[in-house]
Amino acid sequence: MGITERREAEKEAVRNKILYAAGKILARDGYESLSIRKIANEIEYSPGVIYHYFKDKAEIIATVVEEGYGRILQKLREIPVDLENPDKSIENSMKAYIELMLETPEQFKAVLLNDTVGIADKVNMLDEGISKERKSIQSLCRMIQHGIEIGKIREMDIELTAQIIWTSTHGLLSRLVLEKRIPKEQKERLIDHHFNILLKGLSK
Amino acid sequence: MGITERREAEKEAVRNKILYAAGKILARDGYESLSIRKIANEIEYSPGVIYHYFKDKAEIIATVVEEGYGRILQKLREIPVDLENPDKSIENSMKAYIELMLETPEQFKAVLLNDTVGIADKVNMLDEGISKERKSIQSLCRMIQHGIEIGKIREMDIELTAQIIWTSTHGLLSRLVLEKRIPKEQKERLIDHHFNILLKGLSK
Amino acid sequence: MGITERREAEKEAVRNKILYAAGKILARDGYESLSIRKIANEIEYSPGVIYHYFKDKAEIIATVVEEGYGRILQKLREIPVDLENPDKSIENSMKAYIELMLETPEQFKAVLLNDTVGIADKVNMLDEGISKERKSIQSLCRMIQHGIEIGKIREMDIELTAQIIWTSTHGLLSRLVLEKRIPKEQKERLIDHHFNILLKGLSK
Amino acid sequence: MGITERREAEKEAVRNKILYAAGKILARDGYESLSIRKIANEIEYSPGVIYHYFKDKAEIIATVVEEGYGRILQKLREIPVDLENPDKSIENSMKAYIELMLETPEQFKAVLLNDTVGIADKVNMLDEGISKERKSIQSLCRMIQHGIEIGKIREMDIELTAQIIWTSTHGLLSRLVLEKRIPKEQKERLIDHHFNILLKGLSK
DNA sequence: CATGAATGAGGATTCATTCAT
DNA sequence: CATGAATGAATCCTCATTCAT
Repeated sequence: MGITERREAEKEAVRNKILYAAGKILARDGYESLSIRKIANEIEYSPGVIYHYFKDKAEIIATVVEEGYGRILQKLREIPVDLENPDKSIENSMKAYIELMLETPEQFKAVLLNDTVGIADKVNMLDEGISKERKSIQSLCRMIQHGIEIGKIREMDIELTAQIIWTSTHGLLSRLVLEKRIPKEQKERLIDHHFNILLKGLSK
Repeated sequence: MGITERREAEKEAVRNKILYAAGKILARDGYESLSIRKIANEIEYSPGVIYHYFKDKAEIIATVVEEGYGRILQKLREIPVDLENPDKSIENSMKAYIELMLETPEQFKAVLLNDTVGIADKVNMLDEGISKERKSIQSLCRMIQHGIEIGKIREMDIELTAQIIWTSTHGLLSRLVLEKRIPKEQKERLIDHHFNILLKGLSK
Repeated sequence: MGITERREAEKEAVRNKILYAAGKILARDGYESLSIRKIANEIEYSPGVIYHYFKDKAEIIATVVEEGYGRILQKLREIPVDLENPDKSIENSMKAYIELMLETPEQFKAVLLNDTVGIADKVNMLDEGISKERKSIQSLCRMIQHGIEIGKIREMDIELTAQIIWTSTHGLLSRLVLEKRIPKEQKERLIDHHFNILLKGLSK
Repeated sequence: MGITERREAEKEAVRNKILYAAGKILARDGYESLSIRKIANEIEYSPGVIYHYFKDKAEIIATVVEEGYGRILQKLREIPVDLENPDKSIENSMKAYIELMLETPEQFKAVLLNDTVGIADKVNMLDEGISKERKSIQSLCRMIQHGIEIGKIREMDIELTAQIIWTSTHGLLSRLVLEKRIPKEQKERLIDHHFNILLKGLSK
């Protein structure tokens, strides 16, 4: 490894430290109490150094969110699709999504309940035509379409349907995250009942 | 009215002023920029006086949220129930809820996307047996039960169903609030499609 | 003295302390190194307290400047005018002005060599019609007019003449302030020669 | 060109880049916002490198000022002198000076309203005997002397007269620079009136 | 009951400068 | 000769809270 490479690597390392620390604080204390000072403290550097790696606080948060959410969506894409049972596939995907999010609830809050300009823009889902941009919605659309084709799902506007599947699941998820004390069994009952109603709602 | 009574009343008056001002700031500037000093400014009292009426900032917010949300639920209860069409009644109630919330999005965010301890507890909906506590859920439950009785809604756990109706609607609503730029037509399409799927999901 | 009065007085006292400290720092270290922290240090209060008395740094500076410059102009107005010799009166006034300024050179710099918006506006002198606003220019104008009337000053646009008397004197003054090491005798020779040329320039 | 020579030349080149960049920032953003990092950014070198060529920030500024002002004076010297009309020559030179300065007001401020030790020393004009050092004053002195000889200017101390011509013009100029909003016509009226009075003040 | 001055900690940023590489 | 990461102090300002009056 040459000198420049090691430099490069070290630089990357600090950058990642910052992002990791930011993510950690986000997860531990929530969005509101994420501060440059706290990050600097966490990584045991001086506050100023952070500005070598990021333009400002917003850029840090944006990066954390983007990478964090990206990682989740990545995992989501890896879920195998069962072409014979598109309705089951939808349920499985969304259930996987719920489980992933419940594992890192603070990230979920930081990303999906966040009202900061520039963050909300990165996870928007309700625009008309969004299915062309968001791969996750795209994938949902494909399942729905396939479901319609093989007669398991009734005929409906595909994108709108994908959006409603997502928003309704998002609603359950966000309450599960915010109402921390729900016992596991109740969680499961709610999730099951959610998909019970949702899939019936999609069916012929 | 005796002296002590007037004292009581005056005390109550200032307390309400504080809550009203806090709610106003919340609705105008959002949760993050609500500060004791701004409240004091708004009511034209000194900052110190606020601590006569409330232990700390958290208590103010908790109270505002509680009362604010209560008012919303109150309005909700005033919506007439059409016993012949419980499914329509459900749709109407929830649509009214959406509209009320879209009118005061900052309050919605402050209340329902808020993760502060003590606030989330006041709007929780997912506990088992919650229908005995929350009148709003109770009312939803009655509609569902009636729907089941007259055969318009399939047989399901009533409370769970009410919770899912609420969480799924909440999911759509929260995204509508956070994704600010959605055009009116798209909003309406989403809302309509949401109830299209939801009601089908409830039906026999 | 009642309680409220003493309160009032104490408040005024701190306010004045702040202004005095600001003036002192301005005079000692110059405009660029005036900071809220330094003021707070100087008055031995915490930095935050300053914001009870002034909206922000700009307001402090504006007040210091206004009061400081105002005091100078006040003194200027107290200089007796010799109606028989308006040219001598002009010289005396402007000489007095020079002397006053040379006593507090840092204030002069802070006020008259300052480029901050909001400060420059308070000492502007070149606008057409300014003689209606600035009493100091007004007074100069009166002397000129009188000089014209009794034939000691040639006929010229009065306001423009006042402005040039002021700018040219200001030019000498500003260099005297910035070139610190000029010996007293040289200073006097320059000042005398300045008025020698200036008054000849005004004469018939 | 040998290696050492090229090295010399390259070194000189970077040095000049730094000075050029500093001048540019000075002229664009003003004195207060000139920072080492901005210079480094501008020349696309690292901040550290600047300290190879200059001891500190002050040295850079001093050099920029010196060279910048020198360039202005250079241009001034190129203005042709009309020996028949030394008074007109004085007016033309000083008017040219005003115009040059009004073209780059930030430089003017940085140089001539600057109170930093080491800068003021480089543009001083008021010392006795300065005409032997400053070519610009020297040139002014020659015109005055010639004017006296041919009877167009009354007999006066030549150097002092040159200094007053310069300070009075400088006074007008500095206010024109600081009072930004003066309309063009008013500017011209002021400048004309300034020379009207000044030249009359010099005449027999 | 009410005041409002005061604190002390914390917020984001920017800076000149140093120094190991 | 040049890098650029790192520092530490400084910038202005806002905040919740306390407490003597």
